[in-house]
Amino acid sequence: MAFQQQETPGADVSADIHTSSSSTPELRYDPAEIEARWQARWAAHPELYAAEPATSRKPKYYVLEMLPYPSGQLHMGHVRNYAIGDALARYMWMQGYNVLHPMGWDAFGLPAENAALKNNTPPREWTEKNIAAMRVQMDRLGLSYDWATEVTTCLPDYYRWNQWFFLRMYERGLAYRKNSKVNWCPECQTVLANEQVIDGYCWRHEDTLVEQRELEQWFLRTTEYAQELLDGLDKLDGWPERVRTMQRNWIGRSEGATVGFAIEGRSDVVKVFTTRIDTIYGATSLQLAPEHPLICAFTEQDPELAKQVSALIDQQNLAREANDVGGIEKHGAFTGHYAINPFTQERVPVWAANYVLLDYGTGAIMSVPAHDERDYDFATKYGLAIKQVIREEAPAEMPAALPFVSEEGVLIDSGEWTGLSCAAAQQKMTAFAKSKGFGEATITFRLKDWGVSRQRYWGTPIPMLYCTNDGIVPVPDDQLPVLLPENVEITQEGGSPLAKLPEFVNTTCPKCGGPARRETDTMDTFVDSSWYFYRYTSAKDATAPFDTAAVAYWFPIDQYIGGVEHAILHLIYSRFWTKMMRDLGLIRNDEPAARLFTQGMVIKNGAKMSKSKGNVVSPDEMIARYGADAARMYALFAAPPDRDLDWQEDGVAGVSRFLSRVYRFVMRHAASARGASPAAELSPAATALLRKLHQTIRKITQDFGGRWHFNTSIAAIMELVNELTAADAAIAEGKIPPATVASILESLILMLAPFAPHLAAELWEQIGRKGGILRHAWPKFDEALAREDQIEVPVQINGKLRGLITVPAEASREMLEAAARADEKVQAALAGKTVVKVVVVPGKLINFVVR
RNA sequence: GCGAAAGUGGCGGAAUUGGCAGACGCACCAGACUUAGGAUCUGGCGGGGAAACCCGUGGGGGUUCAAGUCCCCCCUUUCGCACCA
Repeated sequence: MAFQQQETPGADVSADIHTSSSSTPELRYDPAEIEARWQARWAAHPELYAAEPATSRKPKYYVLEMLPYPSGQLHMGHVRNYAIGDALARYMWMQGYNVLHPMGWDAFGLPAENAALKNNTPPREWTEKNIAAMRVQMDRLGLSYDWATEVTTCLPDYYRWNQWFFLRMYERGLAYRKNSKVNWCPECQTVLANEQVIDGYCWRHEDTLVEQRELEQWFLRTTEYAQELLDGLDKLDGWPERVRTMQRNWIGRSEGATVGFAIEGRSDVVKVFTTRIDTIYGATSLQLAPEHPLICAFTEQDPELAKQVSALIDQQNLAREANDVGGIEKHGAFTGHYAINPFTQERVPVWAANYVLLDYGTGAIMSVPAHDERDYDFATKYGLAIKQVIREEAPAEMPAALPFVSEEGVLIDSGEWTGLSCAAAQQKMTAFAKSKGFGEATITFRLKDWGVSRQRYWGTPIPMLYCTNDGIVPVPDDQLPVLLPENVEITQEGGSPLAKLPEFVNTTCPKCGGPARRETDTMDTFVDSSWYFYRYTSAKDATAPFDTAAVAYWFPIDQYIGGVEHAILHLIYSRFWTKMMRDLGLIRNDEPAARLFTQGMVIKNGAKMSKSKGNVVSPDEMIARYGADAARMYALFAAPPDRDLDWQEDGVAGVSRFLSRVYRFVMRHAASARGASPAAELSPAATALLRKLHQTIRKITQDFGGRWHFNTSIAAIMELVNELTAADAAIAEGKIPPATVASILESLILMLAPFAPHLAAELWEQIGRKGGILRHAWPKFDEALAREDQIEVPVQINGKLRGLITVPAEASREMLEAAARADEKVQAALAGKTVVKVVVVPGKLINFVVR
């Protein structure tokens, strides 16, 4: 098979480069020339970066970087992301793995429509142009993607499977339709995703407040998997703790009980959710969300109340728009109605309150001012009763001021439950409520179902029909894909243009053959990115979303790399999608990615690079000035990959200088290395160089396997090169055997390969290596060669450095102490003092404790 | 308010287990060289001091022969979440 060959075919290196004799002036490192030449060679041999099929016996390694939105321009965040992934992929190839390293395009989304409006270009044309431009940029970076598996989410080949999955979910009740509130930008005339609402304002119109609108929407039942999504986090130990915590908070599991309060004089029962049923004897009012159905019923009969409640709703909306729901000033309105506490039979007033959320729990709470800070604030403000029902076991410790929120107490004034601990009371009172039929144990999640309808054009059509006879009817599988019509006029009026296309909207019902209308909403683009990485394993499959055998081989993803900004949305949706597909019987893995790495942001002048701040650095410009190798290597060198990176152009220049030094050094000695024969005996200078070499190999190998601190890996290579160039004259004079030089050059170039692939490929040939470097084995380090025989050991007196002694690495405690005492400086410092204690740590230090 | 991460020279950052603080790079300074190049090479570069030495990892305490690293308290920054009942 083509991709298994070791030779790099099509070698056509221009001859003028390495035929220059040593008398000619020193060659200059010309990254533009080298990189263009190698990129052309790689482009001619795409099989170099192709994975072997899933039948391969080799251990597999799936390295994945998050796919970009084709905006038309790579930014430095991309460069950093891809530099990390590319280094890893190349390293794993060199370690002998079968590597899958794919790339694709998250190609649906609003920017294409905006661009269409602005430039009068069809979204597809704009998107395709951008993909082409970014592809060129990626190639100029020398990234090792297997383009045969490219996935573009806006192609019918791909999005038809979005529709297919949607139908499968519909069949299982995982996709459903309901009325719901959505973000609406009056300027765009469209629904916005939550992430497109920035501090209450539209992301496109910075001074347009987003409104809430009620619309019929399609939802995916992510809550079905809430518990599993939560439990799964415990097993994802290859994910950053930070991301796991964020997801746990987002899922927001809360254990408690629902309790029904009957409304006096009516047949209604208000259900409240509480985590503290043990405090129910202290409940002195009910607080309902202003949009609670019961409040709506009350306001219909009470215009004065309606006015007050509508003010509460306004306050909530304002707070939501200002993105400060937490900071809202508490207000409420007494409804004039009372409810009966099912435990005490007491009458409690029913209020509407602006701090109660309709969409969490039951949208209603029992207010226990003595034991909840919020309820306390509210009760004091409106003069509601405060009744304490829990006492701490050590009453002396009890704070004088309410609220007293502890859960470490005993119930008081709570009827038959008095004297129980809070924990015991919670259990027993819940059981009691259940036995009496007015309550039950409830687990509430903050996670909500995923609203996937978008009133936009550039997305996957939702494959549903509305028939006057049959109601909601799914599009049959054999009619997929429901193609997104093209040549559509996109206007400022907003809403989906699909609704204005009779030829799209009007169709026939597959059930009754009568007239039916198509759903004109499209799917959220997060649907596209929820499973794209499965498609990479069999991107051209026309009969299924992916080949299950290929997925079984490649999954889970061994290493997923991307920005932490996707910690919640994309990474929860993907996990949900994986579990859903598993339950369809398509895959066996429970989680998409075994390991996740979240890289830091790219910063310039103290702020995240962004157009609005005007501190964007263009990758093209960096490549033009310093070369792709320098730009990539700088992205890895300037900071550990998980931390924010401060982009400093002088730093790129520094890396470029380093690569230039490597180039010139290797070129100076390439000729002699080419004809080298093994050396009989090594000089001390040669041994020292070999030692440094093996220490460097060890360090970088460990960095790849461990902390991924490529900044120190690259620093180690720089140290090695510093030692090598210092030995330049010795090498030229033949004091270092050519065979040693050859093996040092070889390892040096191999170590550079993951970070500076163009230069490494070039130098690899320059030292006479014929086979491609990409699949050449990573150098092995020899512990014996890496070991120092003489080491410098610090000598301290009372913990302060007073001298350095050079001793054999294996020196015993006695030898160390003797050597230390023999040292002039130490002797001087010890003179006239009494040594109370000597601490000797072999290989580390000696410390004399003196008086 | 809650949670997480971080705070080290002029700057980016080193210092897996407590053991020479400042690797590597940038900037800067001095010198060499000249095929004046976005050069290159050599040396210097935490602060104070002539030196011996002293002081230095956000601040204050502590443990230890020894603390950037461990413990306690506090400050600052960044990022999440935020009336979640």
